[in-house]
Amino acid sequence: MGVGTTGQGGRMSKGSRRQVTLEDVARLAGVSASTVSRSLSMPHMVRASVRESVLWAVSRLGYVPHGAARALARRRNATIGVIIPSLRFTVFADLVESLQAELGAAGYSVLLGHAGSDLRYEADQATALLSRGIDALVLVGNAHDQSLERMATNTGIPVVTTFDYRLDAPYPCVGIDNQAAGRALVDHLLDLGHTRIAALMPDERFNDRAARRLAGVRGALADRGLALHPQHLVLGDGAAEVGRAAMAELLGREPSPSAVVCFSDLVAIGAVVECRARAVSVPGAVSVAGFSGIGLAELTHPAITTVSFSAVDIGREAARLVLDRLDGDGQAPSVEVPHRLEQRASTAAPGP
Amino acid sequence: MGVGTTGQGGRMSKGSRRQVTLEDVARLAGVSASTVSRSLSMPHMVRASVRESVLWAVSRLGYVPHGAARALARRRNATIGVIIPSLRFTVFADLVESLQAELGAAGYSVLLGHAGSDLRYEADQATALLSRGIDALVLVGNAHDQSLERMATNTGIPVVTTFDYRLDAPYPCVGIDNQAAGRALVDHLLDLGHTRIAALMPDERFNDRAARRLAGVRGALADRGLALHPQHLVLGDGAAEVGRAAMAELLGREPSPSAVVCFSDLVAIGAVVECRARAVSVPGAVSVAGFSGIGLAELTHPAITTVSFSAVDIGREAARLVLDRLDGDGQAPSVEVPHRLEQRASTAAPGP
DNA sequence: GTGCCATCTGCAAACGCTTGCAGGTAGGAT
DNA sequence: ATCCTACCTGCAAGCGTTTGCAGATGGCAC
Repeated sequence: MGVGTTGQGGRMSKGSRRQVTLEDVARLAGVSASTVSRSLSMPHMVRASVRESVLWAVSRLGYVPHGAARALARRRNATIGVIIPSLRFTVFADLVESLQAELGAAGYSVLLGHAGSDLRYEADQATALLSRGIDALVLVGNAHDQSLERMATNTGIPVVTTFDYRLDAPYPCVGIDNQAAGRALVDHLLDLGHTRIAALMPDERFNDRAARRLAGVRGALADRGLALHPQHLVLGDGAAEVGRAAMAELLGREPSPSAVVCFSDLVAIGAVVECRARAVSVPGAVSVAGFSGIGLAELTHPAITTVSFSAVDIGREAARLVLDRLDGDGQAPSVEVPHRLEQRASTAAPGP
Repeated sequence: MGVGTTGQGGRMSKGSRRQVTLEDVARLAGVSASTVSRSLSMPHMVRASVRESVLWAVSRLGYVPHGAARALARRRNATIGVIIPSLRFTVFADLVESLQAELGAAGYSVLLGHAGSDLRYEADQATALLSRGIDALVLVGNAHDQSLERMATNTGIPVVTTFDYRLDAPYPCVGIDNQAAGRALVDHLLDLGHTRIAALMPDERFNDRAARRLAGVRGALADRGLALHPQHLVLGDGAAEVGRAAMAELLGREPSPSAVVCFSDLVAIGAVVECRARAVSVPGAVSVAGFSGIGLAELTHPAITTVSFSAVDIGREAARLVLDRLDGDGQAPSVEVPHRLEQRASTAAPGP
């Protein structure tokens, strides 16, 4: 490129004008590059008058520090990697937004990766982020690909996991007790008198939160001498359309359930919609419960019983943990975020 | 630091084991650093046998390239900045996810910033991303703070805007024609026979998409000799709860509207919920229309009439534009993403 | 006027990777 | 056997900042 005759030695193509460097600012301000650097990141180390003229030069030139160079010299990227299954799920969007706010306030940026529900793909994303340069990694759940774990220990960067709190977690984590939450939901239904309880959930092999919830569901049933009928377990990921389809499937099965727990509110909403479409009364003919407590679950008709918790809180606490590992003493413990059963209109005692 | 007596010269604190470098790999593979570098990024330039032993050394050492160093040397970050109002809005989450997928496939990562609805804050985020090192910037809408625009031209990085297509856009853009969309929605209501039409929308001063839609609304009304009654304009940002509140407000006003257009589907959902709570029939007593075509709008009862478009398409096209500016010939033109009026059950001819 | 101290400032060496250039090697043609 | 030509590989010079160290500067006490 650049065969032109334009002198000056300057590039012309594609807006790649040479970037303004510390050196340029230094020259204009009549000081050395080190002084400029210090004026910007350790202001107290330079005399006020000098600092002032440096600042003037900076703004005159529109100088913007070069992040990569800074990261290289400082051996710190000021960037946190966050890998989530998908932004389409409100809870993860909330997590990211919350993380971003907290970390941003502490001077860190968020580099985002999407993993779908495939641990293998998650590991790939992690590699990408790692080689892009991150100081810490935030993940969802406690089940991860071996290669990811190895990478994490190799590079020695802190990892924090979210949404699943458990004592034996491999990394510091912040989340809810999914097992207890699953149990609470089913206990509620059992207390209402249900015995034929079904579950609409993601494949537990790819989703350790779902696995824990399912364990809670089974546990609660077992405690009353009941069990989850094989016909009562329908797999499906967290979209409303999926909830509809899964509910349709379920309604055609024998024995027919009197209550359905969904591991996501959107799925529950879809399930309710399907019921209405088939003139199956909720909660008259079948009770439906959701999970996560997204705002919408409260507005539907009927309002949906759910286990609610705050993804925003999870994000905030996760950010705290990350910052503790990075700038603190690294001792901050995992935190359990509370969940609460929200009894609403979509669940009731089973009909006769 | 490190006053300890542990030999080896190795650091011990906080997992900051010295990072494995190209040099280390080179030594183990018995070649020079350049060869390792080339083996990894220009494989065809190195003999297969050599490459193989390099790769072996790489995996043995668990070498991960240092992004900052690479970015510094290459003068390219392989990172794209994306600033959106908030992830809480489905459309923006879809945008980000789509962008991330497309850009990721091309080897770029996404650095995320949230701007709320404040242009000033957006500019701050842009500064942060810029100094973190990005090769291009994706924004929402075509109205931005002057300082942001100055920064963009100064640094010369490509900017692509989304969600608002217009011929006079300052940067290449991809989005819908918001004015036409607003007009289409109101024309639909006018065709049904409505004359008292209200709008629930964000403050147009902070949201140029809303401003354009409003222009469309006013235009459509004017064409039929009508106008938006001042009492019929209620401000409120895009959450369902806000829609409820705004609808409550609106129902108390005189003259009472016979139809309400909401500039977001969630707001429309909230509005419908509020109507039900007050036993105001939709569409019997009042028609309600939404905007964006999120999946949920189809599942509510009644299903909500809306102008739908694909945020995923916008993301994909925006990614194309970015890549064109970065790796292509930079000639790819702005693209208008189509919108479509989805007539559903929430709108009907006004009652007597 | 001299000497000492406290503050500031500049020098230069990293940080880890890329890449133009030149040298080396091996294989084929003569 | 010799020379030429590809094809590989290594050297070393950056890329823009940070930061330990030492030198410079100025103020103050004597």
